[in-house]
Amino acid sequence: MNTKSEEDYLKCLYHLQQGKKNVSTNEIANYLSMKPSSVSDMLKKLAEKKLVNYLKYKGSSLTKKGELIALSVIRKHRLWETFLVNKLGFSWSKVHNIAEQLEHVNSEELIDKLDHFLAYPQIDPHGDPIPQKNGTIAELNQKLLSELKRGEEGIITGIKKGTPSLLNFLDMKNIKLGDQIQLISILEFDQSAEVIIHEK
Amino acid sequence: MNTKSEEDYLKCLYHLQQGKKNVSTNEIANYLSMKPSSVSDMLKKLAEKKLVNYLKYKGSSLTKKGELIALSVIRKHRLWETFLVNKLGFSWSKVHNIAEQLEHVNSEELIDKLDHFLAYPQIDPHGDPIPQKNGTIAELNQKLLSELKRGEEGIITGIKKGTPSLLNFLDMKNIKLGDQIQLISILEFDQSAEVIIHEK
DNA sequence: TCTAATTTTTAGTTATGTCTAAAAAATATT
DNA sequence: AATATTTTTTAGACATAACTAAAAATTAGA
Repeated sequence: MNTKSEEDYLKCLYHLQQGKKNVSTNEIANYLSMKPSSVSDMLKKLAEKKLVNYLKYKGSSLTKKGELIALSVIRKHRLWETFLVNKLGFSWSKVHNIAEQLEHVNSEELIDKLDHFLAYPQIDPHGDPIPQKNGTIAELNQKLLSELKRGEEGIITGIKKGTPSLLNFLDMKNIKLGDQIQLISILEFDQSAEVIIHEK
Repeated sequence: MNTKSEEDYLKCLYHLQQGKKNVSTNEIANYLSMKPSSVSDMLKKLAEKKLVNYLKYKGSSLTKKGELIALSVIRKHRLWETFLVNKLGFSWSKVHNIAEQLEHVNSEELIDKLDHFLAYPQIDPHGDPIPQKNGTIAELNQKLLSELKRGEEGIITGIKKGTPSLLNFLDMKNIKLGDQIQLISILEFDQSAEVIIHEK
């Protein structure tokens, strides 16, 4: 078994690795709010366990084995978030911290039964895909709002950077996943976007 | 906040303290499968935090503050067990270890919402009372099977010593909480009891 | 009551996972 | 290409929570 700390590193590496070959020690330290020296230590340890490829001064990446563990932690995180929102009635803006704790609870049978109870959901309340038990994960056909052309419209399927204040703002405006959105214009001076949602 | 380890000690103390004034260091060590020296250290620490009354060589007991924390951990444990059995379909014999992990997840709102979701249950799947948010806990009118007289009957409301093998045995025989039980006789040679359940 | 046995505590060690400060390597600048 | 800057690693320290071994206090027995 892996410690909570190890799981946090693997998950972090998974998120930072998207699209690149290697992740730098500083990036990890920054993401986890830790000092680079602590990260070096842990990378060495994870490399010994064959969970990351680590070349001194050259950055690191997940091994296949490490990636599978990262995916299983992300799976647990997103299933618990789905439970918190769909069953307990939490607003999506509040579930992250709780899911950060629940994702480290260790019981395969628990996750299997939770998955069944939730009717095998494919995406979590933030619109992110839930990895399957075998580690496969759906690549969604998502575009950024900033990639839309004037007048184009789409369906909100996820929030790129889900800061608490942004999620709260969206909650307050009653903007949810599945809502239709149309881009009116992007204002030059601050790059903010004017959009139509709920006809407004 | 308290660490998982501290919470385990407080919970242990609560369970061992029933009916007595003080719990000995050895008892705690035995219950938690730890060495007495480790227990001494932790008791000193908990005493500093005003969670236990600790007199060197004289044993220890929970303070009011410590008792409230113990009860909140027990509340979480029993609510999660209820969830695992009633919602996820676990058998009562398998939920203990998982609940041992879930009980340390820290979020008051989570427990409030879970309590609501479960429709404010009063007893858990093993028949033990669930402490309320304010720390009150129902004293049940329970008798031990060995306290019954020949021919007397009652309803099973709990299992005193829920070892995994016993719980499995009861599962196999399809014996559940709420079942009616009648004592036929207690065999002299091994103190085992003959009973009638489901007319058998 | 005095010694023997038991219980409990203290002292010192270990592993985990963080930190700071300094050294070493890699990268950027002139 | 040589030096300056940045990044990363190493070395050593600290807190937590366990351990072993030895000392001290308590309890039991003769």
